[in-house]
Amino acid sequence: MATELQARPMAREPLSKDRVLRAAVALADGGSIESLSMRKLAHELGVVPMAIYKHMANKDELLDGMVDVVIGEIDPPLTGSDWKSAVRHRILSARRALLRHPWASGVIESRRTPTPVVVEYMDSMLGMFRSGGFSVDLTHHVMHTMGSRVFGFTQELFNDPPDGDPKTQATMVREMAATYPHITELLLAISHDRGSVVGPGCDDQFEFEFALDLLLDGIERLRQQGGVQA
Amino acid sequence: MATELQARPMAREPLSKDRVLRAAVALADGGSIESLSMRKLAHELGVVPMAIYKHMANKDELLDGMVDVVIGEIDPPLTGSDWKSAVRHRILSARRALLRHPWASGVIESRRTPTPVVVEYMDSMLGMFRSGGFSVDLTHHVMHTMGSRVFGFTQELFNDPPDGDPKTQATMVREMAATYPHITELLLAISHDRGSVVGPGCDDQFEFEFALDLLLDGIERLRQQGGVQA
DNA sequence: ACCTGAACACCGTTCAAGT
DNA sequence: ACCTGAACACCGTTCAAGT
Repeated sequence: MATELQARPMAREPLSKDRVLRAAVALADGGSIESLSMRKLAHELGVVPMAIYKHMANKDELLDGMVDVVIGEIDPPLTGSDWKSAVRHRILSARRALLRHPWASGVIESRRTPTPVVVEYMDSMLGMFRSGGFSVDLTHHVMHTMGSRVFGFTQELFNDPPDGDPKTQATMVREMAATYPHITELLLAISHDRGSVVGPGCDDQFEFEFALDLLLDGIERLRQQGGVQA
Repeated sequence: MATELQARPMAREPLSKDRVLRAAVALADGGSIESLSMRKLAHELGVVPMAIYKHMANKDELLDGMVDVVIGEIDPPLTGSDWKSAVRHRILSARRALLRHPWASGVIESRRTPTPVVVEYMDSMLGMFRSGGFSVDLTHHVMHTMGSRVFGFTQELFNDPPDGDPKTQATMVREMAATYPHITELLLAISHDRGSVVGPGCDDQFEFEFALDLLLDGIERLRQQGGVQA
């Protein structure tokens, strides 16, 4: 009987780097990044914490691998179109990947040195500008200007979920108007567009594309002028 | 004797919210944000960890307070100048504050709901656009476009400190050129400007202002056109 | 040789016991 | 009533003991 019970180690698929990564991504997708600990991940995989360290040197390597998974979901560059729409499509594809994995932007930010996968992504992004006729110098500045947008995100400074019933919200608005007149004015304008007292916040996709296009237009103008100094 | 020893509680200045905050900022300035723990902070102040909780509800409140200290160091808005230079000066002042406290950008990012001090800062920034002739709508989009730049920082995606002697660097460059042609090209161009094989990285201040001015120019253009739809 | 439980050195925070 | 040491519920990771 004891033999019977122990004779089924086939039941648990052997651990592998890939299986660890998939479980980690799923765990982070399901909760937040704070819910991802080596111990919980091990538990999820049905192994002892130390078993993970057979496939990952440490937690940093795990996080790097998770970033690589997300970067791997970004569409390859379009070919046969102008630089602007090619870059635009790629960045919006990156954004879709990031939205599927809300924890990813924070983890990307936190990495100190990029993985080869990330470096490859940036190299190909640089290549899109270069083959669009940008000088090396301008390409450099332009990448700095895009910042984290090349990965499909910008620092959303504060995501305040407004709650409470309409009545208390109305008095809150009145109080706020005295202290923060411009913010109140803006909040009311947004809400009016949506027909609610205090709306569900901004249309992030619209704002992302608004800023992206403003940048792309400005960048195209620089390209036509032939560089920075003009 | 024992009375003597215990009779000098005056020696240690009584704890206060302000003193806790100053110690926390100093501790974070000295090391990294990771070196800031409630326990270490208590040790630094010469008190038992729990003593801090008399003045701070928890660590989040501590971090909020630290952000407020940094925001408090930003110059008030210029008066009597056009919107563009007023905004530009304010943002560059914010940047100087952030550079004095390298941990601050990360902490600002991590906050879920802004403190009154932060909201006040954003309100006054909105006010600068409004009195510059921007519509409420355009002000809204423009703030999204600026993103974390209104606080004087952008996500520096990777700060790679290149090290090693020139010889190994030279072979590294050769290997890299095969895999990452565009990055290598760019690195060499930067290094050439500085007269080193692999330079000490980018001129962050230049890049920040380059992007800032590109944005401000694009934004001014929108303002002249009278809004988004034009 | 391999695997893993216990241990180490930390966290933020609660809570009850002592003064 | 006030203060605080011990304890709780976690971490990531090391290490030695057991098979």
